[in-house]
Amino acid sequence: MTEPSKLPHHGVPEHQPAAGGIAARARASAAPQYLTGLNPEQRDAVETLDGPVLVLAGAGTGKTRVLTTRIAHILSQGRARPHEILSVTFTNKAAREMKLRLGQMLGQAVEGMPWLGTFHSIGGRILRIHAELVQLKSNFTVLDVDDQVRLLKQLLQAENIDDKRWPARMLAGLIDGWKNRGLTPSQVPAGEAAVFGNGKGGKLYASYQERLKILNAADFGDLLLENIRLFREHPDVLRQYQNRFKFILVDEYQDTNVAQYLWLRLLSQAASKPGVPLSAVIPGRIEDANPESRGNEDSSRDSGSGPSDHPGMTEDPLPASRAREQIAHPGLAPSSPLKNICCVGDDDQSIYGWRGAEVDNILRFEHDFPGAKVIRLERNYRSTGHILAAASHLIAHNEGRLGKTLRTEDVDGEKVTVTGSWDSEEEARAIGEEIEELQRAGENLNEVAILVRASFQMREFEDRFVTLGLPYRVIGGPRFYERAEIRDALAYLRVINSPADDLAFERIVNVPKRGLGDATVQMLHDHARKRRIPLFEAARAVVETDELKPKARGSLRDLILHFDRWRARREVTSHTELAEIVLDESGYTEMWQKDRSADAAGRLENLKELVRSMEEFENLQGFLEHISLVMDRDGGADDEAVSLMTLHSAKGLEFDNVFLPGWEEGLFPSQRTLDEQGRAGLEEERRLAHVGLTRARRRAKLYFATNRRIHGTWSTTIPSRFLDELPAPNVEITESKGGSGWGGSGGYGPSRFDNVESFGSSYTTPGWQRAQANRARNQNRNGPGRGGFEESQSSFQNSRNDTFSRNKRAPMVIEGELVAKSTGTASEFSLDDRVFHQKFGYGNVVKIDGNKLTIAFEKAGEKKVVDSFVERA
DNA sequence: CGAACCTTTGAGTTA
DNA sequence: CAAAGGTTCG
Repeated sequence: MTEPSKLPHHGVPEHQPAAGGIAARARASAAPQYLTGLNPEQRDAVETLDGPVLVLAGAGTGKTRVLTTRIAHILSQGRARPHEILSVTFTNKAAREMKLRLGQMLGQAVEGMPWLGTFHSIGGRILRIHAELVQLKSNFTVLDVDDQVRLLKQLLQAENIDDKRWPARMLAGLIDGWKNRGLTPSQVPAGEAAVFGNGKGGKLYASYQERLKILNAADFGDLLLENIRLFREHPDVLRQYQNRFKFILVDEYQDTNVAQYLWLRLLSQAASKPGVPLSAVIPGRIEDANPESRGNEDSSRDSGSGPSDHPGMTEDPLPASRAREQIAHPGLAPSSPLKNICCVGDDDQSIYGWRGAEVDNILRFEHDFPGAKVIRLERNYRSTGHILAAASHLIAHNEGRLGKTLRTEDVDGEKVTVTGSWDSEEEARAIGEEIEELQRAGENLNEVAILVRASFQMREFEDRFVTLGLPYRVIGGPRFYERAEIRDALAYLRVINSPADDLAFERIVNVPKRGLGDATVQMLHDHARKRRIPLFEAARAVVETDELKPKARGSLRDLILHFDRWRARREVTSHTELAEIVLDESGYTEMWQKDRSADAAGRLENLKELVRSMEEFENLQGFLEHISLVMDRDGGADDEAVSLMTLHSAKGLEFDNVFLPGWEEGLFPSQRTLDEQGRAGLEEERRLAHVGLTRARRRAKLYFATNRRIHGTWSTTIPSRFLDELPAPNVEITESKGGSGWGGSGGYGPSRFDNVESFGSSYTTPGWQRAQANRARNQNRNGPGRGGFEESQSSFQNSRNDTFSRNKRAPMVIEGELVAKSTGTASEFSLDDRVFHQKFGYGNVVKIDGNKLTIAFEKAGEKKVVDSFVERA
C-alpha cells in the first residue's frame, strides 16, 4: 500500500487575500451542492486548490467529474474568473464533454471559458495572437501530414537525396519526434540529426522550418514548439500569460509529451518574479540533468539500426536513451514558485508512447513539481467485480507504474469470457451472433462496442454486420478532414484565402484533371523558384508567355481566371455559398458525380457536410483557422447501433458490453511495437489491454482466432500472452458459437482449435504453447490446415478466380441466422432493380427473399444484404 | 503528356 | 488484398 503522498504539502501563498477569505468562509459553511455525492478522495482533489496537485485517477473513478467540479469550485469560490483558468485536454471530444458538463453544473456560464481546449487549439490561438514574433502571419495555415510530406519531398529533391532510401515520410516522422520533444533544429543532438540522409537530417529540419515560414504555415508540432520558442524569446509575452492563468488544469496527463510538459512548466511558473531563469526550462541542457532516474531498465534498448550503423555518431557521448531522459527533464528551477496546477491522469492508461508521450512525465510528477500533493482515486464506479479483477490482475504484470488498486462495490457480475475461433471470419460470425442474442435479450445496441487493435480488423465485422443487417457505426477511422475530398475542397478554399499557399495550389492544380500534369507543375516550380514568387503568381506569369503547350496554357489560364473570380466574389457572397460555387465551377463536384466507384456518393455527401459545417463560422478565414483542429464529423446519427472502433479511440468511453477480438500474439501485442520498443512496448500494449477491459461495465468478451489473414495471406497465430495473464477465477472459456454452423461440413478435423476448455491447466503451460507454435509453423507451409487448399487458391488469385471465393462465401449465410431481423414483409424492391449501397456501390437485384436481397454489385460481386441498407439508384 | 495498366510493396495506434 | 509506384500505350 502506498500512502497518498510522502511529501508535506506546502500551499503556495494566497494570491488574492480577499478571495481567500471568502473561500475560507465558504469552506466552513455547509458544503455547496456540487460537492455532494463526491467520495472523500474526489472531494480532496476538488478542494485542494493551492499548489501542484496530481490526481491519479484509475479507469472509471470519476476523473472528468473531478475536473469539472474543480473548475466549478474555483469559480464559485471566487478564486478566479473563467478566463483566468487554463484547462487543457487532448481531444476536442474531451473538451466538448467538459464544456457540456460544466454547463450542466453552472447553468450556461461556460461561454466565458475561452481557455478550455486541446493543447493544439490553445497553442494555436496563442500563436495567432503573436504570430509576427515567430515569423508568421496571424492567418497562417496549419499543414496536414500530406502537405508536410510533399514539402519534404521537394526539399529532398533539392538536396539530391534519393527518396527511395530516405523516404520523406520517415523524415516527417523524425521531425515530428523532435518537435514532440521540444527540440528546435539547433537543439537536435548531432548524432540523431545525422541518422537521416547521410548526415543531412538536421539541415533538412532547419530548411523545412524556413520553408514553413515562407509559406506562412505551421505543422501540428509547431503549434506547441513555436509557442515554447515564443515564450522563451519573449519573456514579456510569457509573463502576460503567467499572470492571466491563475489555475491550470490538465486532463490525461500521462499522455503529455516533452513539448507539452515544457509548455505547461513555463506557464505554471508564477509570474511575480520576472527574473525566473528561463534557461532553466530550455530543453537540451544536458549539464543540468538530474542523474537520479529510473533509467536502469533495459527497456530502451534500441533494436535494429542503432548507432553502430553510423560510425559518425560515436562522438556523441550519450546513449540515445540517456539523452532522451535528460532532455525530457531538463534541470528545473526548484526555487521558482509554481502556480496552482492540477494534473489528472492514469499511468495505466498511457497508450500514446509512440506519439511521443512520456509516461515519465506522470511518474516523476512529484519530482518535477516539488511539494505536489498526490491524490489517488481508486474507487471504480463502472465495472463489475470480475471485469475489474481481470483488468487489475493483467495490469499488475507491468513494472513501470505508480500502482493503484482499483476497488468496486458492485456485484461480481458475469465472468470475462475468452473464446477461440478457427479464423477471423468465424470470429466475426460468433460476435455477430452474440450481439444478436444480446439484442433479443433487450440490450440496447448503443451499449455494445467492438474494440480492435488495428483498423484493418474492422472490415470483417463490417462485412458481417452488413449481411446480418445489424446497424453499426465506425468511430474514429479516417478523420473527416483527412479524407481526400475534404482536403481537396479545403485546398481550393486555401488558395482563395491565401494565394501564397503553394501546397494547396499544387494539390488541386490538376484535380479534377485539366491536363496540367507533372511536367507543367515542374515548370511552374522552376519559374517560381527562380523569381522567388509563389506558384500561383508563377502560373499567372507563365500563361502570358508561350512556354507551355497551347492546351496546358489554356486550362491554366482558365484556372487562374476562376480563382480571380472567386476571390472577387468573396466580398459579396457568403463563404458557404462561395464554397458551393467553387466546388461547382471548378468541376470538382462533377468529377465525383461521374465517378462510378462505390464511395463516390459518400464523398459527395461529405462535401455537403463540409459546406454545412462552414455555417458555424463567421467567414472563410475563421473557418480555415479552425478547420484542421476542430473538424469532427459527428453526423448526428443517433440511431441505435453497435460501435466499432480501435482500442485507442475507445479511451474515455464506456459500454455495458465490450467485445475484444484479435487477442493473438503478433496482433495484440503488436509485433511491431515489440520489435521497436522492446519491453516498454509490451507494457504499453498491456496498458492498452487494460484500457480495453476497463471500458466494460457488465460484460467483457475476449476472442482469439487460430488463423488470420495478414497481408492477404493466411497465417496461423497463437493466443495472446495477455490471455494467460488473466486470473483464472474471473474468466470463463467458452466455445465459439459461430463455428458450429459449418465446422463439420468444412472438414477441418483435428487441426481445429478444440481444447480451449483446458484453460488453467494445459492451456497455460509452455508446452501447450509450444505445440501451438509448432503447429503454426507446419501449417504455414501448407496454408491453414486445409492441406494446401488456400495456398492453391492464392496462387491463382491473379487469374480472375473471383467466382471461386465468392461461391465459397455463399453457403455460409445460414438462413436461420437472419430470422431475428427478418420483417417478413415483402421487399419494396423488385428483381433487376438498380440499387446503391454505401459500402458496396452500385448493383442489380438478382434475388429477393423477404427483406433480404441478393445483389450483384459492379465492384464488390454478389452479396446478400438486408434491403434497408440499399437505396434505389 | 496523360491515362491505363502492371508490378511491387506493405497493413499501427493520432492531435 | 489494397494502395502506391513504375511502365507502357494512345
